[in-house]
Amino acid sequence: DTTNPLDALSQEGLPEEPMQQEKEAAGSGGGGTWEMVVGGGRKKQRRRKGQKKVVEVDNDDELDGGDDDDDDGGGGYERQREHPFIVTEPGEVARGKKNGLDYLFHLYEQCRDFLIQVQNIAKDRGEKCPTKVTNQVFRFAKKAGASYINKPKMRHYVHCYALHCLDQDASDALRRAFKERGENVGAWRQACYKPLVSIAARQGWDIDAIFNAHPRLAIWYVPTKLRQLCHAERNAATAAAASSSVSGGPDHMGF
Amino acid sequence: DTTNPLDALSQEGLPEEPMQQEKEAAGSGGGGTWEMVVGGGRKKQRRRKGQKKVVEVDNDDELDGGDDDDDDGGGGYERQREHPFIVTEPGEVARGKKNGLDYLFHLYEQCRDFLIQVQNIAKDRGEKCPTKVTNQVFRFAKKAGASYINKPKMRHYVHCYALHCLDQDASDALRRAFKERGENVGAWRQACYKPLVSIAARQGWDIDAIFNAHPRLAIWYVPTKLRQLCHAERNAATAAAASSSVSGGPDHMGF
DNA sequence: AGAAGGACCAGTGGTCCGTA
DNA sequence: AGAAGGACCAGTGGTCCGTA
Repeated sequence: DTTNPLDALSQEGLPEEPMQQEKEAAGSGGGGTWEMVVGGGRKKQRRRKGQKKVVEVDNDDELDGGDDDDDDGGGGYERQREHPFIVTEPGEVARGKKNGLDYLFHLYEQCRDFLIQVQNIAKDRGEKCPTKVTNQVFRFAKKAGASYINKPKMRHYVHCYALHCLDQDASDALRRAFKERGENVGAWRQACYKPLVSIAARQGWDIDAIFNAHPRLAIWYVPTKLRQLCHAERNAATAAAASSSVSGGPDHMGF
Repeated sequence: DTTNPLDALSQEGLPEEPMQQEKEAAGSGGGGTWEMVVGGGRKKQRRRKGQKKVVEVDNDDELDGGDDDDDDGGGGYERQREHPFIVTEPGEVARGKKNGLDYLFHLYEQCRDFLIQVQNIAKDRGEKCPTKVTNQVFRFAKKAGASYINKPKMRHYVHCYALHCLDQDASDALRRAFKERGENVGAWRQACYKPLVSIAARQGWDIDAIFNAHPRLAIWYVPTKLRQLCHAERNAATAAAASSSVSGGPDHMGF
């Protein structure tokens, strides 16, 4: 609520020291970055240095190549937020200060890797072994250097990843359509619910069973909203069937 | 810490009003009591009235038959603790102010019934559906009138129930042996660990898999101590195998 | 405005320890 | 003493809302 630039400046540059005196050893050290995966070789592990907001200058859409974006300048404080997602087609790398949807889905695969590591450690120690991506896994990921992974983000897009897993063709088509129309990520995210509900409809409405049947999806909690949508739609479908049976349908339900 | 009888008396008779303004309807209403199950027809649903501790008179081992034990006198306050367990043989009903082990195991079956009810309600509402006996299930049991079911007790004896499920013959033999020897419940409970560890040894040490493979056991969390014992014993067995392999065993492990 | 994520909160698993 | 269980506590799932 302070609007004085000097006051704003005075709040900059607080280094966010991660506590290293933790019990668990770091493990893999963060693994390959997205650029290593897709072969671009830039970006990621971002924690750009303290470009004060009051002197923010780069809002240009620099088209790759330069490293003016993510160099650390040697100081290395003031961890930056991840670039926001934009709707990209399959295979498309986001340009400018954006991340694409292949990268988003890759984060889910990374979480799976971290879960597997946590599971192996737990088995080794004879401790109880998580079957889902839990707080413990997010903590492990952070300690392993994957500071760009966090729970609210991963939970936010779980159903988008679910569609990608369960019907890649439909997921790809949706991405192309929403990119074409210039929709933002929020709109695309909302649109991912409907095809999932349709899949559930075809499989007896049991969204938990659908998640659990897919090895990469089974480790994610079913999002509350998706569960609610499936439930509401099932009730609507049941009511429709019942009312149609009153007017002579073959599937009579009692009244 | 007050030793004045009048002070003690002044703390008696506080009726423990259960909150009825809850969301969930009560359901089955507590179901058959143990006596109904075994045909005795007395006891249970105990909440004997306010026999002040300062005027406690009955420590006789009244041998059933009388109803001087559990009559309510009309007032019906001061919920009493459950009678302690004693080691009984299979089929034996405990006499006096005691409960037997068949009754103990029956409580686990009751919890399973309550879980199934909670699951059915959850499925009906499209809410997430517990696979284990959770706090929610204990709360439901209490609301359904099964006030004698509580989490610390059920967790305390889980591994005893596990042995009963996984090797009834061994469980029965252990009960007979400990009854014969006049051991108390705590000793019997401790003794239940060892045969379970042996079962785990025969099945690759995966106590979670053993629980999960048994339909009535799968709904219970593996007790921490049992998990630890299996782990320790596995390491001991592995170390023994390794050291024996040094002296020429066929199962060489590297050093 | 759209979006990322620190941080909060109600209810969990786990069991200790004051009680009888 | 042996045992039952109220009640506490650290860490969870879930997501809001102050932030950029």
